[in-house]
Amino acid sequence: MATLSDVARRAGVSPATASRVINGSSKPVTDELRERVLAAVAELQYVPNAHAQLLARSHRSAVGVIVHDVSDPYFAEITRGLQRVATDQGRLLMICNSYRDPDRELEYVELLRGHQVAALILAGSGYHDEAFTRQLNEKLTAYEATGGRVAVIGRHEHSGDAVMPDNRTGGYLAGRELCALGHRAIGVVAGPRILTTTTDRLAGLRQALAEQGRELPERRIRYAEFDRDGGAEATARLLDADPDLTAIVALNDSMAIGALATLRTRGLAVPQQISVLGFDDMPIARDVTPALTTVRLPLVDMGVRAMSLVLGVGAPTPRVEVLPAELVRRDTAGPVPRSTRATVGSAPRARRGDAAS
Amino acid sequence: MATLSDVARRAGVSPATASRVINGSSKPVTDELRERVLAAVAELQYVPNAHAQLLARSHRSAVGVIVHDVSDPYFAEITRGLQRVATDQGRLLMICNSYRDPDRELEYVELLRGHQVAALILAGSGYHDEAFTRQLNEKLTAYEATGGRVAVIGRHEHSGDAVMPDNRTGGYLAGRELCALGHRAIGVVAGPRILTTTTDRLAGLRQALAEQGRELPERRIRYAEFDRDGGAEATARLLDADPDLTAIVALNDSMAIGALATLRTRGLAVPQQISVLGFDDMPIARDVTPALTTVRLPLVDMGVRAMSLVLGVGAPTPRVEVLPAELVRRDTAGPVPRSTRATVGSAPRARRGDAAS
DNA sequence: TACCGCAGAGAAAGCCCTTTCCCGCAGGGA
DNA sequence: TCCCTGCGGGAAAGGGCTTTCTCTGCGGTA
Repeated sequence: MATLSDVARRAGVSPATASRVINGSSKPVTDELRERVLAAVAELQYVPNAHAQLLARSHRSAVGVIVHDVSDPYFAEITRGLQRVATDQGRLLMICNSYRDPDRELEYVELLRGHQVAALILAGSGYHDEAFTRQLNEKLTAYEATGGRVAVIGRHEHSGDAVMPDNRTGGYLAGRELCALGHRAIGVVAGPRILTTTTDRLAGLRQALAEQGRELPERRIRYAEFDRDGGAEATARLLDADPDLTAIVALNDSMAIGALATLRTRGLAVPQQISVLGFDDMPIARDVTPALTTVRLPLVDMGVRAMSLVLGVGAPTPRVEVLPAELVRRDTAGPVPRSTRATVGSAPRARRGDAAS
Repeated sequence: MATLSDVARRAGVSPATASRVINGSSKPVTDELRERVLAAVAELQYVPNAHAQLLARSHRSAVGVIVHDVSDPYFAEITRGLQRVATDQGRLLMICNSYRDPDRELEYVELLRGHQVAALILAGSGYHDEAFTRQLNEKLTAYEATGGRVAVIGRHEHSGDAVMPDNRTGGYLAGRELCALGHRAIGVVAGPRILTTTTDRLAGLRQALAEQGRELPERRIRYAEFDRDGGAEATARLLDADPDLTAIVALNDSMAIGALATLRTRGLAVPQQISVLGFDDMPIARDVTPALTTVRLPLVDMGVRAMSLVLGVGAPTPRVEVLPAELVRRDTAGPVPRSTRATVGSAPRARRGDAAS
């Protein structure tokens, strides 16, 4: 691999001059030498060793990002926002997938620190796990102590800059919509209960029901992986236990799509027999049939904000930006079916199989 | 930021010893010193500078990957395969999105070379662009000359290791299926014509039609972006020009989903009035309604193979692995509608609007 | 003519680590 | 007693680059 001194030797100049030409330094170099250096670079196909450069330079430029999985549309959208700002500022992004494994998350913080990133963005749900949270905070604090900037997306027990989707209000909107449509037997297909995202969305849902003097019993909730298959499976379990459900809230769109698949398999018409609500409004939501009624989160914008926070000037007080959730009405949520409405308040009548409620 | 010598000083040992302890060197260190070093590391929250390590060590470990867009399901699946093997081997992946921009692709080759990756994987379609291809090959050759390994996924005019999805046969299978179902008025929603993926799939399609003594005129093809919106738009244009189409082949699943959206908007029933075929079999294909009939490519496996090639021992002759395509019959392709079948061979009768054919 | 200042180039000091080489010492064999 | 061996540790040489500092030679001023 050709090095800078190879280039310098070939051009008949010192490494210092070669470096200046290659990096467009402000120090003037005569045109003749410049030409010679450039020629040598081309001939040798020279590419500077990025690690040596990073070592020699003082300022760090790359930004580290930890997401659960970039190929999950939720994070893909956020990442798009992050990228947009980063590219504008000429920053390189290092993106790591934690696959929702706390240990891996911790490791990646170290790794990125080791790679001398200028800033760190945690773009995943927080965990209800004190030991983990403490460890994470220790590492982040240590990192910040050395001048690193940190921002989190979502609720973490971290006391720095943060952008927070309003999950709770989102859950509330979903609940209110379903109540307005007359649903009473509402099942929830939830993500892992250890995630703050799950619990926040649930809390909002509960609040909406509470306003109607009702509650959401645990038996109407099934926790599963936050993906399509998790949603399909949780929906099946929910239906097995409680065939009289008239609505299902999935705590993200991937799960909602899984739910739709299960309902299709079981021959339940959406929304005529049963309504489905998603969450996030990922791009595919409008393309499933029927198109998914869901709660929109400004995902791209969340990424934009987080990156801006971290690359902007540091504020003395940590900044927390809450981004609003919004209900998007499409075709999967409808009024409660007539047959069921008639039985509201009386003993539930099983539509098929045994009622387990 | 704490450095190794900080640790060494605090532990009262030399940097050499500290390094040995931290890296688990084979050289023995007494337990006492080991303890002291470890304690110092913990107290200082020391993390080795990855760039310094890479500079000091001789062997390069990371692998560079250039894809069009990780968040596109096609590449997400391939990446999953790449990751699997890389993780097994303890390799770090650097993934770059070129967004189908040849210049960016070239830049990323340089960038990754600068980052001293041990190998490079190009996981996107090739381009029909001689100037670009030449430049790319120059860069790759230069890289290989310095000991780097290269593998491409898809057809590139690069003479090294490659894994090739059998796009042509895939196109052929799609065409044959449609012919078997009696379709004659077949429209194609194609990706950018500059991509080899597009032309290969088209070629297969043409071959299938040719076997029936028919051909695929250019006016039945619309080229657009290889994504959902491209598919939607191309389908609209196709339908405007030729309302009598009984089948549409989309050259990837994202476009097929866009096509489905347009057809839904126009009130055309799939597959009763018009059939749709996709390509790739990305995960979402089974979740749209009706479920997408498509040509499956072993995407994950393609990633696995490519990474194995590049991390395995170098073979004297470049290895090319062709991975087979396979038709997956679901619900979007059906027999030609009766009304249309009756008019085959005679002057086409417009079903709605003006026939432009 | 003597001196100053400055432009343009090079020498060399890091940046932080790994690893080879070397040294001192203790134990064992002759 | 002397020498050799082997072990645990440190000194120091890179690895490839940037950047400060230093030097040379030239044109311009007093």
